[in-house]
Amino acid sequence: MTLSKTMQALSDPTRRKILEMLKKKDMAAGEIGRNFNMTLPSLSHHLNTLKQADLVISERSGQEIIYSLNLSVFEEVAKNLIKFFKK
Amino acid sequence: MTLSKTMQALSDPTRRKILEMLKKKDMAAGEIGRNFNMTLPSLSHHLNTLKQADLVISERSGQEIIYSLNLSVFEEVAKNLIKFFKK
DNA sequence: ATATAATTTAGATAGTTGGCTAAATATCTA
DNA sequence: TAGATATTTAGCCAACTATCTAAATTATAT
Repeated sequence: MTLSKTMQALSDPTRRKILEMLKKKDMAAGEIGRNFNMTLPSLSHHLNTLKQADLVISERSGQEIIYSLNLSVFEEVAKNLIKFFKK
Repeated sequence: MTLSKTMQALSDPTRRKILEMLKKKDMAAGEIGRNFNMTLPSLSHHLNTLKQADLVISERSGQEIIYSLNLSVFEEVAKNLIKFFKK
């Protein structure tokens, strides 16, 4: 987990919105996609970026692939950011 | 102040290092530049990005232009981030 | 085995970013 | 006013990003 990758991932509004959704509940890629005006391949690319940044994890369940927050990393990032912003 | 702009600004290691330096003390552009292996125009571009994101402010003092943290925004960003990361 | 559904991968393209050099601007000093 | 110093602006280029369409992959159902 590098802060650069995390920040880069967080710099896109679509990706932040995805994370906000996953805070509420785990979701399949298609279900996430329905909330955006964007093709599924584009959405999939964003999901991959979030995965590369370790912010989310994914698991296949039948035909679907369920995405969820990677809570431990999410918390670690929060701590780093708070430290960074502490004057 | 938009979170996107802020995150985007923070996604670059050079810019984060500049902010870390400015946490310690206000500095002129050239002085900041001496800490990086990069031309001054490139550095100036990063400073401008930070300024556009409202993370720093600049003020001329004679021949120099002194950069400093925009503390109020810095604090506001911290709050937003904490809120974002609160599950 | 075939068709359907969910998702990802591949390949193309337009736009953005981060670096450079050269030129311009602003200030100070002689 | 001329020269030196500090910084920014302009213009260029290579690398990266976000999007798309089309094709491939994986799993379920008939």
